Amino acid sequence: MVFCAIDYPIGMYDTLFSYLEEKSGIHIGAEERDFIASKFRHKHLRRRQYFLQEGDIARYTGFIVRGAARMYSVDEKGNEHVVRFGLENWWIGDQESFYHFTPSRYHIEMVEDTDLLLVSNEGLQELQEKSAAFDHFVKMQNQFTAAATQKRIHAAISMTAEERYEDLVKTYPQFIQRFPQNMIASYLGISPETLSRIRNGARRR
Amino acid sequence: MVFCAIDYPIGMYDTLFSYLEEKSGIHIGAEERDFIASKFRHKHLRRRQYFLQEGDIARYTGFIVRGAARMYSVDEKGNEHVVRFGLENWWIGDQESFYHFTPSRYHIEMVEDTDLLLVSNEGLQELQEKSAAFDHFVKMQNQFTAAATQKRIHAAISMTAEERYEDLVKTYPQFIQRFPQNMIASYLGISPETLSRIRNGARRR
DNA sequence: CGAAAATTTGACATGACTCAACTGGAGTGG
DNA sequence: CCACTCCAGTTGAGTCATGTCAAATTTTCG
Repeated sequence: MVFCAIDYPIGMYDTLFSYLEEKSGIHIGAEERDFIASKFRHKHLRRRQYFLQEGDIARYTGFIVRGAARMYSVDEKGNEHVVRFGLENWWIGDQESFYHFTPSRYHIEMVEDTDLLLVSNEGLQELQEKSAAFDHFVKMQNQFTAAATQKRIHAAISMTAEERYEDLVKTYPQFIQRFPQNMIASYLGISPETLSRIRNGARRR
Repeated sequence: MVFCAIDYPIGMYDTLFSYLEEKSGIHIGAEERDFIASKFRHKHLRRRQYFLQEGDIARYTGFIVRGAARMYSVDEKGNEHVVRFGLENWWIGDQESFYHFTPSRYHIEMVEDTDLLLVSNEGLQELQEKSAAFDHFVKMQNQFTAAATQKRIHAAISMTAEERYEDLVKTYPQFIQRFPQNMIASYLGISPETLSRIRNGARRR
């Protein structure tokens, strides 16, 4: 018999808490845990299901407990361009739409069956105001993201397709394992054919 | 007679304050102003002078009161790649080095004579802890930056050189006016020759 | 198993780069 | 004030990387 008012598997939130503690470097007590958990809600999405579609307003930002997702845009010619990937312990969502309540330019689709913890804009604000650990965590997160995107810009403007691929293999080997090759190509900004040739050329050497 | 312990032209800080008020949407009182000002120090740099060089640790982040700067990296072949530009009311600095105390991979050079307001890592932390306006402002700033860099990544991987140039002209016309063409080319990730051809081709149409 | 999607391969087209030569200003020193 | 240099920008020619289109092959998944 269990005194648990919340109808979700405990493991889901444990993933979030250990992640928060690790990233913020601050221990989170039982009470704070309850508070944090109360601001999130659980959502399960299957492969191919969408968390967000172009034109939607991103009401929630999601923490990925298990699974994989991609965020992409579609240009006038109908080509898809992967802007970000998301895996376990990553956040996924269109920040711009989420913070400014504007229609999103992006789609977010699950690439595997995925468990998400969702938090609304108001929820996130409350969390930052009332939980020092959470506030600190969000700041760290933003710094990390800023550094990573800066690096990606640098890669995009200064490296050849092959160099970019090698760099991705080194930096995010998980991506290569979890996402199909055409999505990797799109993420790198090259055609699937070119990526195929790069991989085969590289193998031979 | 004036009770002013600080030996700087008032105008410098006024630029910062009106910027902070506008961005944070919060009014800043006299006392808070003094506190904020006390955490910054003024620095003037001439055209061609450096704010940061590769290998340095970025002890300060700078707010540009007047002037223009570029942040760039140098690859193994000795080619320069402009990662960011900075103009009035922009912040300039290597965030990664600034927050993690790691040697920077970038150079920051003034493109015009420039007035900067510098703040250290500790100074910034104090400001965020003690000034609600400042804290809110930094958060807004990070969101804005994240959205902008995301957009730039998208541009780099999905658009042709010409489209990227047209996009830049629309989004940041100031850049075209204030930075020489070879730096613009570097920012766009194309050769100066290609940019020259794009411009002349476009003019003809 | 069978349909649909992903990947590979080939042939060809093209955008962008490199190298080199030329042009035109901006700055400098005689 | 002119001659000279230096650097940014332009232009041309040739090359290379990458894209496009089409077909063949393999993998995935219902």
